[in-house]
Amino acid sequence: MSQDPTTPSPRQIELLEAAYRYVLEHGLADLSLRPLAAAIGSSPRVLMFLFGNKDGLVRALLARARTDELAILDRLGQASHGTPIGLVPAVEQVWAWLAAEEHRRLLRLWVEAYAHSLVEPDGAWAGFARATVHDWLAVLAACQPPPERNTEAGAVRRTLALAVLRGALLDLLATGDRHRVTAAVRHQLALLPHPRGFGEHGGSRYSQNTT
Amino acid sequence: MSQDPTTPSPRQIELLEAAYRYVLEHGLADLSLRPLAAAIGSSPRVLMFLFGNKDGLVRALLARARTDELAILDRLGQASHGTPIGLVPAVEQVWAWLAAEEHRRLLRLWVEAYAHSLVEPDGAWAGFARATVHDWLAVLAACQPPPERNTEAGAVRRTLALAVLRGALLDLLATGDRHRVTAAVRHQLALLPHPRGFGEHGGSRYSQNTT
DNA sequence: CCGCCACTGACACAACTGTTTCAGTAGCGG
DNA sequence: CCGCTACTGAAACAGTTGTGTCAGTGGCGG
Repeated sequence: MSQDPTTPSPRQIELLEAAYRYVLEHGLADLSLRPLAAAIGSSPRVLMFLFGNKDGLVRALLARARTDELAILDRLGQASHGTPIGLVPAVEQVWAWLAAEEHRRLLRLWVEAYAHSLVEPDGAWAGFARATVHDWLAVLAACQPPPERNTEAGAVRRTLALAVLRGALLDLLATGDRHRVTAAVRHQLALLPHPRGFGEHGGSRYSQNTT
Repeated sequence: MSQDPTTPSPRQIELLEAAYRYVLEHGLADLSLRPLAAAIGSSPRVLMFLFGNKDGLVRALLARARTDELAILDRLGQASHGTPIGLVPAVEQVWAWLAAEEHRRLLRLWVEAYAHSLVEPDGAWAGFARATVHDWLAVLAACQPPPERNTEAGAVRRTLALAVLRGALLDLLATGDRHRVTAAVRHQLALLPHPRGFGEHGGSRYSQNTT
């Protein structure tokens, strides 16, 4: 019966990994058990057995995608275990991750899940959008130095930083124009530290060079 | 046979309007003909007759949604028939429109279509995301004064403006926290005009008052 | 009244959906 | 060898999907 709370069986994580690869290519929205099972060399019967039902599968897949997302969040978190690295370097690093070619499909999947969760606030997608906003805001907050972190202005600034990152991501996923979008993010990085000298680190070296 | 290029029949636009209202509530992703037809007092047979097939219906619905979207774009365009209003006032006006409660469902639909078009670049959704990015960038460009409009820096600045608007929209749709997100957009508005005195209009009155 | 036209209802079709039932098979501790 | 657990294949279930077929409406110009 494949209990959720217990340790997943080796076969379960093996099939989940295969299904995850499949979903990265084909999307989650019109996922169907039979084509999926055929593609990963399994059967609908087995998927039902291991994940309970389709909802369980989708939930597991979303959790799996979240694992990849948490990788960079953890990296930022580790970096800020000493003194926080500041909002601007955090945005810079996150954008480098978002703009990387090899994360394109994952992020496309992320956008799909986000949109779906906005339309259908129940079921496996419940609260995905809200949760992910909260997660990222928390991480950005952890990157801010304490005096700024706790002010309302600090909350506004990390909200803005998140908005820039996600808006730029939307643009990049649609147009693929990495040059223009990255330049826009860099432009923002040059803008951000200025107003009232909140203790960001350096903030001068965000020139126009490509890549 | 319901020809596309010809003038749509009155019955067609009447049913399209009803279907549009239905879709604003239920989303486009898992739209099904029978429930839709039942809800708007019609039948799948009639929808097939008027729109050819489901793809035609979806295409018509996306075009209908685009009409609503073009409303604000036209308003900005009209305003810039004389001298362009500048990027900052444009962003301000667009955000007021995006943040309005009565546009929430339309924008949710927009995000859904955007995401779907990223995953499935064929069929009725083809190029929706790319087209919408291009449209908005063009409108923002029309709001910039000519000297800035044609520079590469100008292109970067409107890309950034669009990113902020869309990122903020994503946040707003997920959390509904209009106060925080609007403050973030306002913060950006205060930031934007500064670097190099490109001919924006006024740029001082973007305080913290709520609404 | 006739014939055309836009439009519609009822129904069937094949394909596909998630899910279930029944019957296994392989491995392994006792 | 027995029984247990983990896993699997084949088939069927009832429901929904988009679409096609056939036979109509009602109105309106000639």
